[in-house]
Amino acid sequence: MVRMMGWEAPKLGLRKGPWTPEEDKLLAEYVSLHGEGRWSSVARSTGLNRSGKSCRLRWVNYLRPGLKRGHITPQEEGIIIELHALWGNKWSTIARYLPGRTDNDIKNYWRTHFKKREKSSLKQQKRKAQILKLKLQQQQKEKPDKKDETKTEEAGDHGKANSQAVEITDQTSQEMVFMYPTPEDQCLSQEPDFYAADTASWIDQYYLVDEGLWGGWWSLDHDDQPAGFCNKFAMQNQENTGYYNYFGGDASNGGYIF
DNA sequence: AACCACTACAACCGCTCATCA
DNA sequence: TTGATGAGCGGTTGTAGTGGT
Repeated sequence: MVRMMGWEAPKLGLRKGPWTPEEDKLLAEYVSLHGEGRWSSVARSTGLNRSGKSCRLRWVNYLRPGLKRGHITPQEEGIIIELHALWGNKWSTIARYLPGRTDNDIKNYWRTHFKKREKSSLKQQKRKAQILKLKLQQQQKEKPDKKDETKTEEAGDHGKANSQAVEITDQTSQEMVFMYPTPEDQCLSQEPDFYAADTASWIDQYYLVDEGLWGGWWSLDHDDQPAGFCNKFAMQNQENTGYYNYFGGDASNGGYIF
């Protein structure tokens, strides 16, 4: 006997809640005979006491042949991250590039894995900003001898740059909300560069480069990255993918690279 | 062993869009 | 042109399973 798991009472006699193996069998038989579509007639034809909507969902998310079960692989995760950056919550669009995965799978995965990071990364950004601010202050203190030499300069560009750096850092710490680990995080933590290495293979595999994939990558709120970081990252990808030329340019612009 | 927090997954709901009479 | 209907999509909710304390 199947528990009803707290689903609300069925309206108009239609069954709700978990599907039984018998129902699955009826639905699968119907689809094999008539093909996908005309979901509203499934109930009439098969005697299933389910709405057409429910039948479609069950087929698409569970019964359809070729569906993958089990955990999302790191490669698939890379695709999800990149495509979400491009298209946002267009789960069905993203799912088209992940054979065997449904929009529901991806939606669930994103929700459980990245929504929580959104919260924690905000804290992380504030912490980083704090550290950077302290470092800058320390650097300023450690240059008292140069202070006299550059007194006039300090009033000019250099001094401005330093104070601006602190100011921008404060601002971005409050405004930036990353939904997943940024490439900057990867660089700072010295962890293996998953993004640079793994994404290369799946780009080749799915031929998405022409869709501006790397443009999407660089549009991930990274326009505040230091030029050095961008160069490093672009060069890594040149080695791994050979697509450096595709970026078409100067990584030192600190942001969008097309 | 019991409790709690978290993740994975299944399924529903409301809304929008496309099609057709 | 418009209204009805079906299909699809994104958001949300609820339960089972699992691991940590």
